[in-house]
Amino acid sequence: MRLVIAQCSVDYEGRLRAHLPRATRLLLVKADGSVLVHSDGGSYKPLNWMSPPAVMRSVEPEEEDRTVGVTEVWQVAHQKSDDRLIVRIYNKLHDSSHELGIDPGLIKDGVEADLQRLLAEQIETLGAGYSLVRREYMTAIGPVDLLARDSQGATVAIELKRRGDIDGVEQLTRYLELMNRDPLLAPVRGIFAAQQIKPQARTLAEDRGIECRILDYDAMRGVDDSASRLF
Amino acid sequence: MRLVIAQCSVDYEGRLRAHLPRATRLLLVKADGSVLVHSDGGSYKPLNWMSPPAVMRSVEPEEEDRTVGVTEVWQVAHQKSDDRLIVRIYNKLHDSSHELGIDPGLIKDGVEADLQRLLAEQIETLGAGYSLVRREYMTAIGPVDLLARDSQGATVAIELKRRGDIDGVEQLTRYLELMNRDPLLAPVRGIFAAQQIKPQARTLAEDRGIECRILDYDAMRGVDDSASRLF
DNA sequence: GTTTCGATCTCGCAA
DNA sequence: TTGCGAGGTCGAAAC
Repeated sequence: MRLVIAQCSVDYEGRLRAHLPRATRLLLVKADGSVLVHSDGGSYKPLNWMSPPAVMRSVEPEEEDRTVGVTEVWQVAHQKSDDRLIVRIYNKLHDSSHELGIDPGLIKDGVEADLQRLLAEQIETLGAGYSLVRREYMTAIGPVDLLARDSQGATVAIELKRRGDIDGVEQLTRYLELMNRDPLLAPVRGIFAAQQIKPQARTLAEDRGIECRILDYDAMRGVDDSASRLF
Repeated sequence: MRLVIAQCSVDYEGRLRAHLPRATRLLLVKADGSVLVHSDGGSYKPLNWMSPPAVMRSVEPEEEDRTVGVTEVWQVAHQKSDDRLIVRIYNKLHDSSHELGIDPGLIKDGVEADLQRLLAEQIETLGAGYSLVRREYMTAIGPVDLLARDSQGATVAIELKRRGDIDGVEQLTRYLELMNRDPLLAPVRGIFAAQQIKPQARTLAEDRGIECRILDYDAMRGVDDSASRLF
């Protein structure tokens, strides 16, 4: 990994075109040839970048650039597409290289899969007498997150999201349409369950007779005793 | 901006929990208190991070950590939520700080908004006699990108994407369904226009009687004389 | 402020 | 390889 702090201007041409005027920034060159251009603010997204795999060539500036103070030009090219990034360097304030080795990677907890596991174990949160049929119930067009029966024995398809928006309602609608054609399952009701549901999604869901439910992940995790065993 | 290369382990707790085992990484601390943890590969997304605004405190390791070689602990806390990031540092290979100043920011060209503006100005690309009714035509479920009339005076709803996939077709279908219930507009045809259309999206669109059109952004930009004024 | 939607999205998984 | 869905999405524009 190479770290350079320098005054530079940057141009990207590929899926779009983008330009960064001259300013002091961090240039980060990774072992796979990818390049990140960071300013001293904003979030984790660089101002400009080149994805791996890429190759970086440092070349002499052309006459026109040299006369305005450019000392070095980086031509960064993507290996598979014709995306390219041109970095014009005026003056370098820092330049160092470091050996890092490969990374063991990140371990996560609390994503949709965890919500699904918890709700499957605590299916009665949806209503007294509910029982789980199975998780990831397979249909011709994809898996329904949870399939359950209510206290009357009627089939209920549950679509789970961390954040419920209109796409999730469409997805559940397709499943319900398909499942209601199956005489062994019909009639099937739908429940759209999420930690948060957007107003437009709620409107669309309720217009289609789909029940909306807000889930409290912390409360559900509190009930689950395996949470304390994670780390 | 502070750059540290160090052996470290990292724990995040907030909207989820995540853990990084001990390894050598780049730790980047920005002026706004945000912290990025990068390995020497992958794309621009850090392995772990804290978004601004945040505050970073360096503290002495506790007894338990010190005995396993931890020399320093960074406690990074978000200012508005209770997200926190704990970095345990074993040994530092590099540590430097740099003044960067504020960044003038990125100038972009070629995103969906540009496509929309160009197609609105060149609506006859879609067919002789087409005229624009308006951009961002509002409906109860959201705005239609472009509303036009064809040479016969019939209403045409246009959905614009840079890359056309199945979601865009679903979106246009919803608009068409709604607009065709409005006697002042009906009948409304649909056009799905994009720089690139995925085969599955094309099949679905044509199955629903929606016309597919590939847009040549470079050609459209060539017609537009404002393109030369961008940089 | 909040909400909505595009993104050079990135990332992971499964068919 | 490609497609699909999630994301600690990020970011900007509209309301």
